[in-house]
Amino acid sequence: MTQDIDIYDALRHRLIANGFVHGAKLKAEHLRAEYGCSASTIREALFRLSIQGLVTFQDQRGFRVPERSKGILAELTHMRVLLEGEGTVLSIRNGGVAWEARLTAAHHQLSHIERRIHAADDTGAFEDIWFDAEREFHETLISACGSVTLKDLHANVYGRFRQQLMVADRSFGFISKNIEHHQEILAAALSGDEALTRQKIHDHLARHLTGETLGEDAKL
Amino acid sequence: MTQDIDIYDALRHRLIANGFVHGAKLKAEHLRAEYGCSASTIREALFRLSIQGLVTFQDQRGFRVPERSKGILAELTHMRVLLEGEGTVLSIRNGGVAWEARLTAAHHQLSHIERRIHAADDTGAFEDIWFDAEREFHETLISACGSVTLKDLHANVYGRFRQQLMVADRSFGFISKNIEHHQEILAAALSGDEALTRQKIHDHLARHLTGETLGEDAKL
DNA sequence: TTCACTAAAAATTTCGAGATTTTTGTATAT
DNA sequence: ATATACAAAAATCTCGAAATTTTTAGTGAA
Repeated sequence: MTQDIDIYDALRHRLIANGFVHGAKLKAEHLRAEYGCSASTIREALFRLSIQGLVTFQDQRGFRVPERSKGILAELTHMRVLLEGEGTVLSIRNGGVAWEARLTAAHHQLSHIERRIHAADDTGAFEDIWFDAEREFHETLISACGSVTLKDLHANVYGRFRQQLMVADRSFGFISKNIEHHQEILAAALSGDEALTRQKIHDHLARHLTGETLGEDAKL
Repeated sequence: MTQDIDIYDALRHRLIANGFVHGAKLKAEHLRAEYGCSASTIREALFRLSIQGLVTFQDQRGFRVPERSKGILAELTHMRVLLEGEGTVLSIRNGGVAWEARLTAAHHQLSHIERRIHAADDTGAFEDIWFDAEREFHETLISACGSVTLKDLHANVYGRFRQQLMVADRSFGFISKNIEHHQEILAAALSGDEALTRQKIHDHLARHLTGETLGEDAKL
């Protein structure tokens, strides 16, 4: 296994887990020491991450951690509603029983975790597995849409959306409503009601749609 | 000016102008000789192009020119309909007179070129300026949507769409219909009729939607 | 033939040093 | 004080060689 894969994954995880200051420059020469490799290798990893949209690149001025703001989160949410709505509707039409089975399974897994979180005192340990299960559910929604392009765009948007989530959002205060939301999305999708499914996906994400252009971090 | 910018632009133009075999590997060591620089510089340029989606990158197996197929073109068209429809509707709501003026100007420019092409015998010389004018018109449509994210996604999709166009599509046999289409999109947008605008954008792009992979696109 | 294994070739990736560009800091003039 | 110009520092980008990995070609066994 290449060392670069490790560095790519390490940087990726840190970027999504908000282990960098938002808007900060990512200087290859500095990160080099921290990760024990050459600056070029860091540079490579950063290019790959910028393909995923997790870092931004500008000619002659290097890489940066994307800014975080309510406005950006709202924009990404808007794109999620658009892409997940479209992808799910197409999955309803093309997915057949196999897709319904996969979706039901993904929901079962997610709802199991969400109920455990709902009952737990310390939610910190669930963070990673919940994120994975939630991602799996939403990816399964669009998995039978028949468009690689749509799925790729969604993966990009979803990753950046995740990156924008505030720490406050990770305390699972919303989990009770989320259990309902996911249940309703599943039911709507299985019923074949396209308009209702779009609506439920929108409602699920709606709390992120109320963005001003500037967030809590007042940057420069 | 850096040499890399030249190489980036050169490769970009060649990729969009279909100067490579689709699906072919892009080997830095080979392109190096052709462009008179080191393999690393080529590699850099290819990473930047993969951010734009104009080349694909896979770990440990380098870069490739995206495959070309009716199915991929249909998928990209579908995304254009979705993103341009949404962006234009938002522009109608938020753009105001300034946006209407910019859109009218962009359309005037485009329609001037299209009428010249329609009248001309040799259309080859118009290719580049038409592509630029058409891009400008469609970017102006969504320019007042208020979402950087939407515009970035659209730029990515639009570039790949352009890359997918067959040479046959460049003989401007469609130009007569296109003049009408653009006129109708403009009129619908200026009238403020959101549903009609979406419809006209869809109709304009519909001839690319007949791929084998994807069925009818999902309607709101 | 077909499959598995190995060796050689070719391609990708890493590396650090040097070249270029941007950024920062300081002095000077308005 | 604000702005401009210049020099120093720091960062980005380029390069070619070396290390690693993948791909190709060839050999032998079932």
